[in-house]
Amino acid sequence: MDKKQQIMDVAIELFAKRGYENTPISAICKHSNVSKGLAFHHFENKEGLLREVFLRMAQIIEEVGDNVDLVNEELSTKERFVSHLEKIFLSMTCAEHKLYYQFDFQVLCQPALRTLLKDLFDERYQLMLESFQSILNDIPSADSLVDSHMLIAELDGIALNYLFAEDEYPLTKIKQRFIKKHLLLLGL
Amino acid sequence: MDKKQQIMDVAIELFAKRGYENTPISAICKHSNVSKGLAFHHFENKEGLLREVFLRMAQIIEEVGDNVDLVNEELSTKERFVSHLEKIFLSMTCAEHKLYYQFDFQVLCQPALRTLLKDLFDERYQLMLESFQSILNDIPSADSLVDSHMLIAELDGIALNYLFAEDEYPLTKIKQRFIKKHLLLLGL
DNA sequence: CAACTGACCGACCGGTCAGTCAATTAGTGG
DNA sequence: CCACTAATTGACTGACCGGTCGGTCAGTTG
Repeated sequence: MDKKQQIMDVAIELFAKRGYENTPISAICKHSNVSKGLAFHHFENKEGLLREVFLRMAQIIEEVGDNVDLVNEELSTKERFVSHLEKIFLSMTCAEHKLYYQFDFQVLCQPALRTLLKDLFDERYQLMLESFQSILNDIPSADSLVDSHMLIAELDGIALNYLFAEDEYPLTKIKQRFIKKHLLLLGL
Repeated sequence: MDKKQQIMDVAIELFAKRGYENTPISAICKHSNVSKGLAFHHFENKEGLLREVFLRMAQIIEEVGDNVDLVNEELSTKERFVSHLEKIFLSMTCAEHKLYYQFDFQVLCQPALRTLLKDLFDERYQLMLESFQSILNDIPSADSLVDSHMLIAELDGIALNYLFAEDEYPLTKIKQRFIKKHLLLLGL
């Protein structure tokens, strides 16, 4: 029964559901059956908890991607591109991660929090950019840098709209049109 | 010197810069040289202020669009489509509105605030959807509903990345590739 | 002028929240 | 069984914040 882990698990959930500012430490403690003193024993302060929680969350999400990456040997550029996109769409639909992504956007859009975690965001964006560029570099008709920025932004937007739509969202159909559209643009 | 207006102007700015939860009424009062009593005289409570501020903001932003709409008579479908997209990209780059858009995303991604303003968001989304559909309906190769959802989402994502990127973002280049891509998809 | 209105003020209150700390308990090696 | 450390508790503090309230005053209206 690792209390620290317990605290973080509850924190992720409550931060995502209620928002960081609206989640008092006391609520996290209550839900994880832990005293407030212990929470501050394990984490320097609320911001420290946020940082650790955010790191853990990013780590959990990335595990999905890692499993798929193994297949990506010996494929054509087109196949690699499509599989990369499919992978991203897949990770969106993973129900248990929905909360995590919602929290991610929440932090992204809140100036105070964003600043706090800027380094982590920048690092992730850079990784994302490079992974797209490494594929698009093989395609002459692509503007590898601009198109990578564009792809990231568009996928962000689709995720955002999907995640926060309470009624069902035509994600699968959008995915198909989205991929088709990009293959056309790239002349594949 | 309309104090109520003054309060709202300051509120928009501070909400956008610091976030709603991190902006005490007292700070708004200080910046607009007004007593706390007056703020609560004009607005029922903090949520009431948020709602009015949000409405006003949406109204300011929409004014940009209205000016452009007049030109849209007698154009081909393709031209109407392109001009609609150009209009949206244009409104993004309007520097004075950057704060407003940032605040918009902030509210969108914060469950508590989002719920509070859900009706306003829904209404705006519906309008956006219809305006895209009305164009795409004229294009046989389009899946007017799905493509409209997709366009909105993608534009959201581009705006999001553009607005929160502190270094300069290749928005113009993205716009060009974006439009080109969609014309290809639609066979225009 | 007297009665009335409503914008406006700022002290104040109830409550909440992050963070502290002295005290208790559990665990561990000798 | 003891001594020492790490984990854990929850009462407590002080700052802050949303919201209230009694009251002032400039400007009507009759």
